[in-house]
Amino acid sequence: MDAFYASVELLRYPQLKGLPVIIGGGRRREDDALVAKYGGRLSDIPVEAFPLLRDYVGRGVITTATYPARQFGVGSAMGMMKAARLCPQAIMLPVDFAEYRRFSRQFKDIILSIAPRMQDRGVDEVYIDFSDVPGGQREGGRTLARLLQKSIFEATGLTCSIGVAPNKLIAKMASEFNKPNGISVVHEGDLESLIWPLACRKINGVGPKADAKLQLHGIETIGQLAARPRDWLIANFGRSYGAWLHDAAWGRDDRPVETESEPVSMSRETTFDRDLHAVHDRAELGRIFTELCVQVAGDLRRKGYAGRTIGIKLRFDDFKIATRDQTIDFYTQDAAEIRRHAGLCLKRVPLQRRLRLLGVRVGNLLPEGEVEQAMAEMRGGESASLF
DNA sequence: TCTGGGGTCCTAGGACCC
DNA sequence: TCTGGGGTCCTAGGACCC
Repeated sequence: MDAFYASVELLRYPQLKGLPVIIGGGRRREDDALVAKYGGRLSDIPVEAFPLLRDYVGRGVITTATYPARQFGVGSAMGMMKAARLCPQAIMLPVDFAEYRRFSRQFKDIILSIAPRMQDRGVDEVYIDFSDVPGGQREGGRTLARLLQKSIFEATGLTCSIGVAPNKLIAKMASEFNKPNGISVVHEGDLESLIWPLACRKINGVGPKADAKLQLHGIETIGQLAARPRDWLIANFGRSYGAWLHDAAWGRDDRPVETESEPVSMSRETTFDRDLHAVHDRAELGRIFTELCVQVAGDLRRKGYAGRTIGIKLRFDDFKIATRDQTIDFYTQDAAEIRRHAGLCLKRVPLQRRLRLLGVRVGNLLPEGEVEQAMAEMRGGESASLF
């Protein structure tokens, strides 16, 4: 989906179309009061009533920027303070995940009704298997891509960009070629002309660390990566990652489109308004800690899961991260139980530095309905192995 | 450039078991 | 007495993604 969060916001506030808008940070505006003041509809709120990025003080990053804002160099994951320097006049809206999830559900349902083999990749992205969709091969997939775009736009008013290719790796890169509202079809034979000129960083799975290391070896483009012998990549990047890099550069990827998956963990974390000290801010920290446990427990219960690995995550004022976890011998979704074990985890971390972030995680998840059987197997494990 | 929140997967060492 | 080989699970950290 193109600039998904921002595009959803523009549906509510069409008066902001064409303006630089960023999503992130800040509290929710008092829409009700503004609506009452300006005549009853969100779309009646005048542009001048929206807060500007230049007036923002606080922590946080941009989650999404509209295309007009991107022209100023503002992009996702950028710190708010830097963004404010680049584009102080940008209008700033707070994130509203509930609303984005609603639209996410909507566009995915439309895709599923047309092409049922779909893999979720977060709120705003999916992989779709065209193979068995009637007409899915017409014009190399372009016809179906157009139908998907049209259906999604008619139902939601949102645009998306689609890459069609023989596998997920190439399709993902292709989807970036023609944004926004674009389609690009990449065939096997286009590897050299369309993929090899791209920077290695464009490969989904090559992040900042791997890219920096590749550059140290003089490897900038995917073509240069493809030119390195497989053995050389394995020697320098490890057996697994090296081989994967080689395959990726040659456009090889045989991962199927996974239509279902079970969650592995659920977590809640929060960055404080100011750095907190374990002793000095004990009460506040304790309150937040308990609240996070209550939230995770709520998530587990709502989604019908229980877990047996409970862990915490700390980010210190120097941005170093520490994690601790503990696996218990039963499955839980209970806030007090989670709080107790998370508390024991916390005791194992040295707490000299101030804390910036605290998180609580429950892993080793199982659907509620399978817990009983799993427990029975755990108890009966030894005697069963005798046979 | 003072840098969110929710995830997944991988690695590597150690405990433990057969 | 100084010594095996295979396997699983747990823990901590880190890379990466949306």
